Amino acid sequence: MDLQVSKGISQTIRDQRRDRILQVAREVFFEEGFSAATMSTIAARLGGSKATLYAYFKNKEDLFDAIIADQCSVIESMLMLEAEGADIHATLTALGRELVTAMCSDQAVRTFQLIIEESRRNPELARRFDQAGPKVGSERLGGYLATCHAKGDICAPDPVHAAGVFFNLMKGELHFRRLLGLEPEPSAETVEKEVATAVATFLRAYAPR
Amino acid sequence: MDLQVSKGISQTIRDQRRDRILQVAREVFFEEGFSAATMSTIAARLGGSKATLYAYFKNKEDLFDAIIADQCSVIESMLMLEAEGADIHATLTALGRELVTAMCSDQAVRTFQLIIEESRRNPELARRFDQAGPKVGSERLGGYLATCHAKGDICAPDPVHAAGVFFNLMKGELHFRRLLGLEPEPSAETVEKEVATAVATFLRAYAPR
Amino acid sequence: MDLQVSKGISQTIRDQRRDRILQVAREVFFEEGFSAATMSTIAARLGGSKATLYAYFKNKEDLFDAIIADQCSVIESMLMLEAEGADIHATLTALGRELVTAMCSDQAVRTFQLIIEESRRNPELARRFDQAGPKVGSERLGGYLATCHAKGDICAPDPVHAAGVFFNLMKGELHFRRLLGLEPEPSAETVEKEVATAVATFLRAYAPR
Amino acid sequence: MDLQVSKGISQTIRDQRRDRILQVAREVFFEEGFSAATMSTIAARLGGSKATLYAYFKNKEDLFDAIIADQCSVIESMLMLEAEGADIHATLTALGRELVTAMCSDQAVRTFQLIIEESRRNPELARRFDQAGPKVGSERLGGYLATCHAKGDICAPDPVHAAGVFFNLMKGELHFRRLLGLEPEPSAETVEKEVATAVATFLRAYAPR
DNA sequence: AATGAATGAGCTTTCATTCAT
DNA sequence: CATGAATGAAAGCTCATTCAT
Repeated sequence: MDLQVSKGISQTIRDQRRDRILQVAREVFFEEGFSAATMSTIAARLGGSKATLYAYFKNKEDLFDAIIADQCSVIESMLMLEAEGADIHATLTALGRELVTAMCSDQAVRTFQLIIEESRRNPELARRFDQAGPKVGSERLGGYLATCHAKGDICAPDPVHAAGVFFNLMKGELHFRRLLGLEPEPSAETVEKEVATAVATFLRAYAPR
Repeated sequence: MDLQVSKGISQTIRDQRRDRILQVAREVFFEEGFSAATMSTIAARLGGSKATLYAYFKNKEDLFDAIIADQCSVIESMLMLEAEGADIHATLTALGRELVTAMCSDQAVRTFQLIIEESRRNPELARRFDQAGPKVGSERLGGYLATCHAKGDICAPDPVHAAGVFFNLMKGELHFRRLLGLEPEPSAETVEKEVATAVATFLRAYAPR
Repeated sequence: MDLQVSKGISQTIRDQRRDRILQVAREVFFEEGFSAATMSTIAARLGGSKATLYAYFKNKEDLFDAIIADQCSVIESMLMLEAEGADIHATLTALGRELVTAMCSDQAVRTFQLIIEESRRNPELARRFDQAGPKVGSERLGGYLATCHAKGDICAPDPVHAAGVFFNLMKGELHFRRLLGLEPEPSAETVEKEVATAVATFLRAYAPR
Repeated sequence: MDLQVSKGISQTIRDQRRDRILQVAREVFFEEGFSAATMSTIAARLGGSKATLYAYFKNKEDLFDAIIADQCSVIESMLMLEAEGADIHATLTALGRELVTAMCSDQAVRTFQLIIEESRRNPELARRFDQAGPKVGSERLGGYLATCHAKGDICAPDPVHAAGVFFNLMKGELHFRRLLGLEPEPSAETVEKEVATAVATFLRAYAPR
């Protein structure tokens, strides 16, 4: 137990160095994409030598994978929303706001783009992201929608599916356009407006009969 | 008149060769992505020399752009749907079917992926696609929804926005998952089911009050 | 005789074309240098095809050689000066003016530069130029200086050598600097000044004792 | 102090390698000229890989420039002549001998040829050489000639100009012919003869009146 | 453990040159 | 004859990766 604690808090020097590599490499991969990024660039930015990189990661692919895994956790944590409050409209709006902000953030969008770029070479990447992010999110929101359904606030006999629709409505075309690089990171106001319309649409679609 | 037709049909040798290059290059780019694909591979698959490639396209980037431009036309033509029929439900279902089939086809999905991979280096690609495809589609569908609104079949005071929501509902999470490489091309039945649910949701959301 | 005249005046179509090639190729070689110039550039500027070039000249080297041979004739004709007039000072000044103007002209300098660039690969080029230009010039001027020596205007027991010194004094450092690309084509005034000093120096060096 | 010396003498491995590259590259450039020389040839002759070359020099141009800069220093040091001795005739003869030997050496001539070949693409090369070599030489000799003028040994009111004439007389046509590749490196006797005549001519031209 | 140095393989691009028409 | 098309060969340059220290 002692060991576990010290392991969790203080890192070995090796771990610290590894983290620093991941951090710098993420910057470079985000800026340049997988193919265009080079190990030289990363090493240079790190102030170390390429050989050191290879002491921590078997090859470029592995380094990239580790970064994407990291990013998946980050995005996952962004989506760890608690559905609270008595008012369903307010609750869904709050959720939607978080969701859109997270999914359309530069960080998340860039991660998706990189996964897409590499999905051919390594389909595992996307699968890992899927397991961590959307699936959990859908189930969690599904739970909330189930209680709403039970209370009669909405009519959603298949609450998990409804959760999927909610996600999709929130993202709207904006998310796709973000992926294509057609839009900049949306402002808070833009998010608010999009979410408002999307929540309204959702509630009309799942209004109790 | 005969001449015009024959001009349209029979091409000069140069045009034939150019088309063959585009075809082969598209295959290679689709298989490997822009960065990983090499001019050597394309030339080898073509049975010609690299120098010939460069006689037809200034450089790799240009060749790629030409292919994407081509693909945009193809996708655009897929979306050239005529909204017909008296029954709004049937019409929207037909439209949705075409839409989902087109957007989730391997061809379209791979094109999106490639645009996304290259969007950093060449934002023009995505912009061109946007102008050609979604914009036209939204406006066209918007027109149809406007008449439905006028007839009182639905309540959509902003029909173009409603068209965007329709597009989005049809694509659903499936399209995103396709982009990530998480799903294979959907079967006709899958499409049918997705569309049915989505149309139902849409009509509920935009039901006349 | 008739034949010679018609040969001199009207050329066969082939000869005309050949001349046009030489002319265009000279421009390109002058602008780019031998290595950097390409047969494509020449063909394009000519408005013809590369294959045509090869119908007239066996290869790039041959084409280049033909041009240099041409240029040697041009420079040679520039140096075909007649030494006339009673006053040795005026005569030498006139000769010097012509000489400097010719040798420092862009055309001549560029020719020298090209010969120098190619002298390794083809020492014949320089030899041909030497035979045609300087040798003849020196001998001719030597003749004039011999008469001056005989008249007692100067003391030059070896008039051909004195002619070499004259040439050299005229060119001065300017010519070398021109070859290195350090100076632009000299203005008429600059030439005049240089020649004046050089003639004075020459006459002092070869003054009758 | 010991350390400084050893620092000056023993080089780091990197410096040694760099010097070896410069040495081999110089050979290749001297043999083939800038354009015709290839990085592959240099690497092969070095026994290393092309990538190593590029680890030391950004590109072919840079490598070439470094070599020319080196050569300029060498030539400059050849021209660092001290004008000494009471007898002007002997002093100028000694200077002339050094000057002609240096300027007509294979090394110097080849350097000039290379600078000429590249002067179009990189006029900086020639300018750098000019600053380092001739300018310094002229001023230095000019100083000596000024004292001679003061002493009445010669009449040279503009001693720097006279220095230019001296340089020019020494080089004579020989140097130009060397540049064109028409003459081999002159033997000591040839140099002696040329210098003797040139010094005589110079002293006659600048004899005190 | 960290690094400076090295490299094999391969990439994009170009060019002199040749045929079939 | 003139040309459009094609190409083998090679050039400059880069990169992921490894090793000796």
